[in-house]
Amino acid sequence: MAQRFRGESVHKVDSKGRVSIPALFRRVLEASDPDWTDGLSPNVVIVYGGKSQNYLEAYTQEAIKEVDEKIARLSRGSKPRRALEHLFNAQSLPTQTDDTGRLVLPAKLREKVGIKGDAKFVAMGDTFQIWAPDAFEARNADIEEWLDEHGEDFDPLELLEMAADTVPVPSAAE
Amino acid sequence: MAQRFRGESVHKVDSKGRVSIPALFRRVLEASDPDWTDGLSPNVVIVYGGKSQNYLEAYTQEAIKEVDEKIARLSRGSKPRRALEHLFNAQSLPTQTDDTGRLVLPAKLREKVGIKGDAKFVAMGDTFQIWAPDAFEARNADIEEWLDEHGEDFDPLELLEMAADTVPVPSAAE
DNA sequence: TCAGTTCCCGTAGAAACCCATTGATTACCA
DNA sequence: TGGTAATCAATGGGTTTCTACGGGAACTGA
Repeated sequence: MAQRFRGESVHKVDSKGRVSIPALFRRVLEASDPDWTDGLSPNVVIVYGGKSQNYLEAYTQEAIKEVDEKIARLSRGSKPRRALEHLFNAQSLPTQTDDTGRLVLPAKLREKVGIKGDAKFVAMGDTFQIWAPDAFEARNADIEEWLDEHGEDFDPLELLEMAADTVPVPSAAE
Repeated sequence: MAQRFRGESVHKVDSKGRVSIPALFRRVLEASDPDWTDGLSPNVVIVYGGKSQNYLEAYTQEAIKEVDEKIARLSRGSKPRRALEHLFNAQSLPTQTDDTGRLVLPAKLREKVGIKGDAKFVAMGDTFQIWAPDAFEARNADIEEWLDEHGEDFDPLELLEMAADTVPVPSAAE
């Protein structure tokens, strides 16, 4: 995994559905697109998912390739494979930024996730998410609450240690 | 595999059985047809299959070539080979788009899969499917239901991790 | 002859492209 | 070291191009 997305910010969505991508995110998209060279617009895949998903998830070329390869390893016709193919191949939109670094979100997608005048960009490692600001607040409150349940003096860093205990999957000869 | 199909959309089918192919799909068809050059109409193979198949599956030139080659590796006269030959050679229709990027679906095919006024196009990696919208909804409900069975806050991404654990299939000398 | 094709042409709306403005940040320079 | 220029990010708007779609006329093959 090359560069990672980091940070969050809010941008205006104009009447044509155009939104500026945070400049830092653009750099990552460019670096993660093998076809990209200076002056071009990097490719992005926007996954909008099924009924219950109320945000958009943007994948770099590298990230979506990794997903594709994982899907390809599942046996053809199996339930998990079909579900994932549907989610990532069908319920997604391949696109690229324009020359000023904006994405165009079609009306359909904006309606699906409730984006009106503003869109919230949130980094998620090798992808980033696009939310309607109020929907994000709600989800966020959810997480804070979950953290609170762990008690007063719980340090989130403990979660990191949990991750370290997990048996690492032997990477498939990369 | 060159370019992959991605996305889904619904298009009108007119009285002559003509349907516009999503523009993005056209680009993939063109890129995957070795005979195609600018200005020409790319070739497609529509597999309609047996009784139980209620959708059409469209193959690029590259994709159908791959299928043909796999079939050719099976021993002549064997049951599996005969079945596959029947499915892909007999129950299929080689065709191409017209100059405005439409396919013509003969009345027979439309009746077989129940397509009336609209057709739903769904990307499936190196092929795409054409459904009657209501039939697709039914199939789709099936998948969503299956996902729901995994419990409230199941994240489909966990399925991807299942894929990662799978022993990678040694790719057939590609 | 007559249904099903194929070819040609026409069009509204959407999407892509090009250009312009503002404000913030950084580079430069005497 | 204060001032000015250059740069870039975020945003807005107009214009052209393309897509999706419809209809008529010619064609074709049993």
